[in-house]
Amino acid sequence: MKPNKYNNQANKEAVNHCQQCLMRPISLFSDLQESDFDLLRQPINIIELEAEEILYKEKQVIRYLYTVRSGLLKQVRYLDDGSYRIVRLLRQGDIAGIEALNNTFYKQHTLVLQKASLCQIPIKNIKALDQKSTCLYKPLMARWQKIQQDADLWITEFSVGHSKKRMANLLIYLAGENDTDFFFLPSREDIGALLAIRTETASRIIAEFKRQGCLQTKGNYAKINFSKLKQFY
Amino acid sequence: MKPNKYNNQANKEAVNHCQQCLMRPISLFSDLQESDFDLLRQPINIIELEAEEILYKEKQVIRYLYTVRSGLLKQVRYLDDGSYRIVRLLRQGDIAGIEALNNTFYKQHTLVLQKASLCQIPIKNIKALDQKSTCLYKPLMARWQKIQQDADLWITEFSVGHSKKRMANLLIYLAGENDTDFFFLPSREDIGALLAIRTETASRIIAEFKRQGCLQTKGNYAKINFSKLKQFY
DNA sequence: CGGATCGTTGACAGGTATCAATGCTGGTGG
DNA sequence: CCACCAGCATTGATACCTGTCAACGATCCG
Repeated sequence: MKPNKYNNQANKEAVNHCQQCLMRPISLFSDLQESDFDLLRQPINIIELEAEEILYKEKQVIRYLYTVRSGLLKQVRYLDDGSYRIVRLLRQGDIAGIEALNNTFYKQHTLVLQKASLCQIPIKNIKALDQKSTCLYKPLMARWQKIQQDADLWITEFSVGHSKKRMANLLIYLAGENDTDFFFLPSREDIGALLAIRTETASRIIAEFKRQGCLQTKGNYAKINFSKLKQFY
Repeated sequence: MKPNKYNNQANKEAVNHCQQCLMRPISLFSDLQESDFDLLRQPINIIELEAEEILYKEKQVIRYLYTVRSGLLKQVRYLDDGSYRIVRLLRQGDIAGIEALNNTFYKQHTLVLQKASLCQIPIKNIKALDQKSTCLYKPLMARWQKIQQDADLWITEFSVGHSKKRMANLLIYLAGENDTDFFFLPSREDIGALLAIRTETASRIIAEFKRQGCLQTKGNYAKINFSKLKQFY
């Protein structure tokens, strides 16, 4: 998958920009020293992907690791019957392809849900850094742990109990900190894949939440009424 | 939680034994150099826990990290309604308390399912090693990745679809590589907590599998008939 | 021999999947 | 500009599955 089509004007300048980047505090490079930046030989591009685009596929050779600057991505696993389950969502600060350091191939399919901007970091850079410096150690460990915690959340909040409760949990998760704003609401099919329910069931619950005034939608975006949602929570 | 009651005859000798330990290739210490072993100042005990015993609780201060030598442990999260869900199983080679390097407190409750033997590694040792050497880096990264992969498995195999299919997946998982041997079969309640179903449902399915000849039980142990189980798989 | 705990089974209610039809919306091409 | 189409969302009817409540059996232990 060559990213020719993407916003590919990366250059030496782009690399240096990492030092001043607004994302840096929440990026993998938070602990880099000035000298470490010299190890970033390959250009680090910023790529923009539209909804539905594939970032990478499972078993594809790992060339890049990505930091999510904005947008929303899903990591999916396909089931025997051809359907799929979303096993993880990636948001600002999350990393796609973190398995790069241990593996040659990506472990999940990763696709864009909501128009996303990502830092595309060549795996060569990461490996060079990793061999010469310990600056990636802490940030990586923190990411891994977040992955574990998110997984626990998934298993307990999105996979157990009545589907209305799961949906309420998901909406609150999607709303994030600012639960008064509109947030991206995935398609019914994706919601089904998130919560392990059918699209029809997802649709029914969304519809009921709207009737009850817990939820307001505008295209692919939604806003929750937190206090009214509590009855299902 | 002081481990006085446990097999606590650890001593300098026990530490040195790590170098020759049969578990070492699959332990965190696989990459240690001879000199690194000098950093293991605190004694490393081997502890034996019976079923139902608590290894540690969530939010407890982290003092030790554990490598599973044998047996089976569960990591659980309690839900609002007082019930619990098992989010992870730990088997030989797995680590309990891997969050030790990033955190002061344990993140999950961890309990013994099947009588277990564990290496109890003082967190001081780990931190000393971690500061002076990079020998823990690779093994830790590999563990984290296994955790992620197991989580994906959990989400896709144990949380989606009909409960018979989930049960079949679980039995195959529990059987491990040697699917012709008897393996530990958790209580119906724990199976319920593994698969997000009620104990009664778990019981019914187990009973049906037995009637169909897919499954044979002997106390807390079971053996599967792989080919007959496939119809549900 | 109780008593406690766990597993099994039954009856029934409620929830979700399934199948099918219809509405809605955004994009395309005439 | 509008008609049409494709894809997604919604809704209904029904069957199936699982949860719930309850009773009973099995096993272990004091």
